[in-house]
Amino acid sequence: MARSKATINDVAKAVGVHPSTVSRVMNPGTRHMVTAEIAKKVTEAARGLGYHRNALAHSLRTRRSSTVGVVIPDITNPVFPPILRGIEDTLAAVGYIAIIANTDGAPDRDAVVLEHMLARRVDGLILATARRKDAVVDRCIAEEVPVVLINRTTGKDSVVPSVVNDDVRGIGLTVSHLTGLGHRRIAHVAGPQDLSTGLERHRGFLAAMKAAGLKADPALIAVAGVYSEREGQRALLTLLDGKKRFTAVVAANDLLALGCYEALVSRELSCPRDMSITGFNDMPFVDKLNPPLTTVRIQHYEMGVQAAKVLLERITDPQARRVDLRLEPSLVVRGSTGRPAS
Amino acid sequence: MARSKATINDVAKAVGVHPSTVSRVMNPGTRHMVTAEIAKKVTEAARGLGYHRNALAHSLRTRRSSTVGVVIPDITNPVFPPILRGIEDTLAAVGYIAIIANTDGAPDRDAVVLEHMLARRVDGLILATARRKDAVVDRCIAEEVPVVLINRTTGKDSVVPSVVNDDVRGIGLTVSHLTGLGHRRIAHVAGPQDLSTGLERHRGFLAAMKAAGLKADPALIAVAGVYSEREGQRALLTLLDGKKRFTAVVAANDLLALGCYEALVSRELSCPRDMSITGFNDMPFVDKLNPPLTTVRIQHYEMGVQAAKVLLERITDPQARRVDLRLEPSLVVRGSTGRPAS
DNA sequence: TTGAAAGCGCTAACAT
DNA sequence: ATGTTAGCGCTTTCAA
Repeated sequence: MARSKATINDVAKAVGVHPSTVSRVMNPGTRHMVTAEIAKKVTEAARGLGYHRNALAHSLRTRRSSTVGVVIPDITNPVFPPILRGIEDTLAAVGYIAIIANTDGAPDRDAVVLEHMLARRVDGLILATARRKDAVVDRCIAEEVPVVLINRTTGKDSVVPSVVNDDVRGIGLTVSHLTGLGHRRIAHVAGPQDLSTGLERHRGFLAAMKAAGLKADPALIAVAGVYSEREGQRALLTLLDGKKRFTAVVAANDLLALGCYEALVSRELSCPRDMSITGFNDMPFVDKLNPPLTTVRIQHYEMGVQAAKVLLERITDPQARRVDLRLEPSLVVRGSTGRPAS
Repeated sequence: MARSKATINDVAKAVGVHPSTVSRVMNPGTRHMVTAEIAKKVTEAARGLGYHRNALAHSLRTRRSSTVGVVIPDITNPVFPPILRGIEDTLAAVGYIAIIANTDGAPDRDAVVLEHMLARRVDGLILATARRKDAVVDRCIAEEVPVVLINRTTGKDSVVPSVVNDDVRGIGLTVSHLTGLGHRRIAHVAGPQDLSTGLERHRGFLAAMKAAGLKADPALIAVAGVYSEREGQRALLTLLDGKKRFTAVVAANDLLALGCYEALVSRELSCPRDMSITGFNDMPFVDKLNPPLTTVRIQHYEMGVQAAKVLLERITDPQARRVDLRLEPSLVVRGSTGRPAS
């Protein structure tokens, strides 16, 4: 029964028409050029033979692969699945698919992956791996491949469209929340400063403190080298070992906040009694932590949706005006924040 | 500067040789057919022109797309990212890529997705969506597309290779652990019985109870319709409302176990003092729960690796003997299990 | 060892 | 409205 691979020619022969007629029928945009009667016969023959268009040949001929490349650091990082889902749902709706590559943040993997995607003639790329100075982005510009940056951006003067969370605002929400509870001495466990998220959240922290009429003491800021529980723990321990006292800590993401929990445990401090903690991202299950984590919720899925839309637009019209979407975050107040001990 | 799309012809012209010679150089398998000297000249010209092979044309000609389709229910379910990572790492090592589709377990989405993947001429498929009777699987067999089932299987008499966790053994570990702690009356919150995981874990529970010399009381088994926190909660509440008392509950997965936590809270019961609970999967962060969840760890990443390997083997040699890999689970004992209250 | 020619399956002028 | 023709970029016989 393995008639497996019926082609347009087989269908044409079966109906007794020319292959191009079949092509016209199979193609929504040209179907109107053909008699309804013949179209029906073709469609039926196609079904009968189990015909399915060879997307490879189609793409080769039309120079559109209906494929976009998505480059992320690591799919096991829980922020990415919802983003990817948003991307894939949006692409699938218009017959596009995504091919995904994990780079683990290694710039050399980056380059390899990019070449591979270019070889596959992706129509565009969504990059979640952008560093503030990024060779891959430059390469894409040179190759004139439509690109959208997601989650992170490169330098602010970029010509590349981006869809990111409003990190400055997000951190602002945590700081207002804490000052509202009465906190005055607030520490910050910052993320990597070579990533836009780490930098923006740091900036946002400084700005928010200033806006609240507080001074952000440099001695109360510790920078994590990577976003990890370990680094969060290390950072908070460093702060706790310092001379300055504080009653709350704003972590640059949930993983760092988790590390802060650990640090408190090892010092026999209780959260939120002795110390309030906030995270960023609202990862799955942080509502189940002990205590449940107060954190900033990001529109991950929506971020993916918007990025895909912007990219599709750019693919359709390369001249399209660049957009920089900044999605609105929201604060989710849970048990890890409370009034400071007087 | 947009020389964007150099072809094999451009390179040939630049060097003054025939396109087929360039092809031979670019292809590892045929490089030996050409003089080292010319090969070098070609390679240099190729680099100079920024040439990269058009994978589409290559695939069309060779009838190998070096692409495999991966069909999963939902990438935001935390068991899948590590599986996908295992698949992608393994495929990437041999120049293959994965295209992923989410079906949300909807059989009609299934069919659409499959056609789309066949149209893209995937060399093979990895299916994580198999129901016990599965039309997609049948279709693949008919189309003679290599397939591997992962995580779940269809009926046991399948002709399709599979890579799954040993669920019977996994549940056995939890039951032994509980009986070892002194539990005698153990309940089971079972998963959906139309999925192999739900069924196997249920069977495993019955077998393990029997092996321990205990009888599995039907009144102490509640079946969840889907794997969700809600259903877990509902199921345990049903059991708690029954007449039979019990001191421990074996949930068919972590999500269900989470629901059990909720159920206990609403009845003001304490875990593990009043009730021990076990999960299945060892999802991220269940070690941070209150109490940390005792659960069965599955080799997710390895599952992906093995599935990809089996599939690649089948692609290379369609006659390859069918294998059914059954990966070894392990028990992770944490705080949600303890001795029963006397 | 290299070149010539044909064709993978499809679509897009152009002709009828 | 349909057929003819050519070719997307590559590989692979076959010949030289």
